[in-house]
Amino acid sequence: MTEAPESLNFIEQIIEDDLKNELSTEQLRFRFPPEPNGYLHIGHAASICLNFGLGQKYNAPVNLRFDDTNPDKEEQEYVDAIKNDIEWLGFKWDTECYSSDYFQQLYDWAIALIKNDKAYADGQSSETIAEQKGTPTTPGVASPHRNQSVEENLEIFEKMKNGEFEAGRYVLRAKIDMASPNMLMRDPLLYRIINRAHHRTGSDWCIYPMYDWAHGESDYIEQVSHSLCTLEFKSHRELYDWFLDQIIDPEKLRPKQREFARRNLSYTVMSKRKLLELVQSKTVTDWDDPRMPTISGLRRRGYTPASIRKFSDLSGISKRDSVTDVSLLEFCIREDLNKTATRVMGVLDPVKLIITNYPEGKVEMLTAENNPEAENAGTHEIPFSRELYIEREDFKEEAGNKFFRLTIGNEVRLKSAYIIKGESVVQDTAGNITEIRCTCDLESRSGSGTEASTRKVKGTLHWVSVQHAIKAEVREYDRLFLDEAPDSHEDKDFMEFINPDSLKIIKTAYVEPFLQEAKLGDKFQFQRLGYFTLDKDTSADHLVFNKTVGLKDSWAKQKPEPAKQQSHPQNNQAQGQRSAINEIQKISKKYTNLSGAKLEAARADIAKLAENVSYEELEPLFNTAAKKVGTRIGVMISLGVLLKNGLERNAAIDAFIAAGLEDGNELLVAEAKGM
RNA sequence: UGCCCGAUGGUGUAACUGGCAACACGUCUGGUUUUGGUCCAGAAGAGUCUAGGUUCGAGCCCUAGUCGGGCAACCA
Repeated sequence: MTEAPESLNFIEQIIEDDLKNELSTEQLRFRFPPEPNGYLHIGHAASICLNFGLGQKYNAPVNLRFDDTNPDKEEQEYVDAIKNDIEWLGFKWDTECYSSDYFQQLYDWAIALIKNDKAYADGQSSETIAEQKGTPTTPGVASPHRNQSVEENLEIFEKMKNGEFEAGRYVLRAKIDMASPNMLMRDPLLYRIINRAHHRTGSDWCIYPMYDWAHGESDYIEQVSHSLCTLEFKSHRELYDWFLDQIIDPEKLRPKQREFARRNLSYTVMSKRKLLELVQSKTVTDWDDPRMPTISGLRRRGYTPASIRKFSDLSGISKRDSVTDVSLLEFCIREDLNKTATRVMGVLDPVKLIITNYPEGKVEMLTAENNPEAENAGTHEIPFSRELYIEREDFKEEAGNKFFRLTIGNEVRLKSAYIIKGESVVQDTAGNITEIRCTCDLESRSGSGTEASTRKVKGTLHWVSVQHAIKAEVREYDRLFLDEAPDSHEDKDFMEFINPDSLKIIKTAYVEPFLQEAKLGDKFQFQRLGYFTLDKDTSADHLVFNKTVGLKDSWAKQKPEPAKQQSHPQNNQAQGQRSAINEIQKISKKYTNLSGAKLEAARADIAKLAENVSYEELEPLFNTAAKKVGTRIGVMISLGVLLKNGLERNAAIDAFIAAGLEDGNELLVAEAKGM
């Protein structure tokens, strides 16, 4: 099983390397360190799956540590939500920790720093301190407090802790290097005064440690071996290490910070600030709005933990910024739900269908498979009668033979029921179809085993019986933004790209009676439509379904009508309008792989295309690298055509031909000789 | 202007650490199918940002450049 050389991501590489050197497997420990100031989103899922996945892979503990050092922003509500989301994703943490648990230890270490003349209290305003920091290209200047005596620093810090100052009066700073090229090393803040109750420590403290001071030391206290964070913390690593140097006991494990790229998803935003803006501006209903990329939003939308884990797995881990296409997420949820969701029928845009030769008043209970993908999923019954609802879109009076659905005079199958044939329509005064009349082949009932029942017909429709149907509300969602990367535009605010049609509410859809029993969290496939889940807004007499994702629909692509925004319009265009010179380059690339007739054909194609190429287009390609022989040959052939058509020789041309004659490739030499 | 990252098909990642650029999604074609789904078979699409260099051999190593990202919160 371990036969195939499994490929490791760069984090796993680092761990493997450490394991080969000084570290033992037992020492491995990870942590997921959220700040409880917002809800978790799909980007966090990457970090969660990475850390907890590593824990599972190496059988190592993973702590859940709340980075709660700023009582201005953090709340218990978020702590609870975060824990809930992680558990829902299917992960178990070893110890639930809080940075605030270490406030005393952090304070004691700060005292030690002061005593070692490595920290000082600064009484300047935040503006002054910022000014003194300098800029990335100019060094900072020292604070006048930088060389205060240890005693004075100790005294001020003591008073800070005792609440003798108003907020902002003093800060404690590390004494490092005001000229460092790394701005973070220019005497960073360790503590600030915040007169506000903390969600866990209450009013015990009025000084709170900054992230950099708290984070690495918390890792050290917990003996975390690998502290993994996102790339924007890369430059914090130097400070992380400096702080560790000040307090480390060489007998103990030294945590290592490593950084990976955060994950972006197309057509959405991922920062907590922006998600909060969506909530506060009422663009969405709440953090768990099914359009939100939050874990809670995805859950409500109908995503499963397995699908999100799979998505993280497939997305991989790296150090370059990227935007993963939502289509991958959608693939993951379809794949999971296809195997597990119960098949049912529901009609979202109903039109009445009357089966004229089916007895009035008769009701048959038909049998429907719960899931053709799962052997033992069983069946359930569906009532069938003379009057049904079908999808308005599934009928056209007349259509071409690419239309597999119901038309006048054509036969289709009603899923799990009979084969019917369209006969006529009833219209209202405005010409809208109010009723479709059809006849049914009474011998063709599904599963009856008759010859008629196994007849092949081109299409199959879903339906519900009018008198048995249950009304339900259905909510369909589309991407929240119209732009692939809404927050990547310098000149435009992400809110400008909001998709006005991201929510479509269908007040009265009709679903089969089986769904009366649906429970919160149940997953269904409404056949031919997509995957749906019951929403929490459901009440006893009012079912509400969220559409998780539609089925893949290759029919929708056939229809020219929906001018839906294409994912990569500019690229498609570029490919569509490939110029002759580009075409030549493309053919040339693989020229040296060809032989015989294919080679001849390629040469002829290039020569033909060259008729439409100007010298101005061709000349830059004379510089093509020697190793790209194919391209040079293509250029040589094209040049031959241009010369034949009367192009005058010049120095650049002569040099290119001469270089061709010198080349090691026979084909190129032959072309050059022919000049 | 300084420092630090990064660059491989449309997208996201691989390439056993210098040896025929692979996988997944997406796209297209055909087959199966009582879901225009699933499943099956196949195809197209990348000389690995550019230019040099080292090497028998470079996506990988070296040099220079280009482009993209990050860094000057009493946020994390």
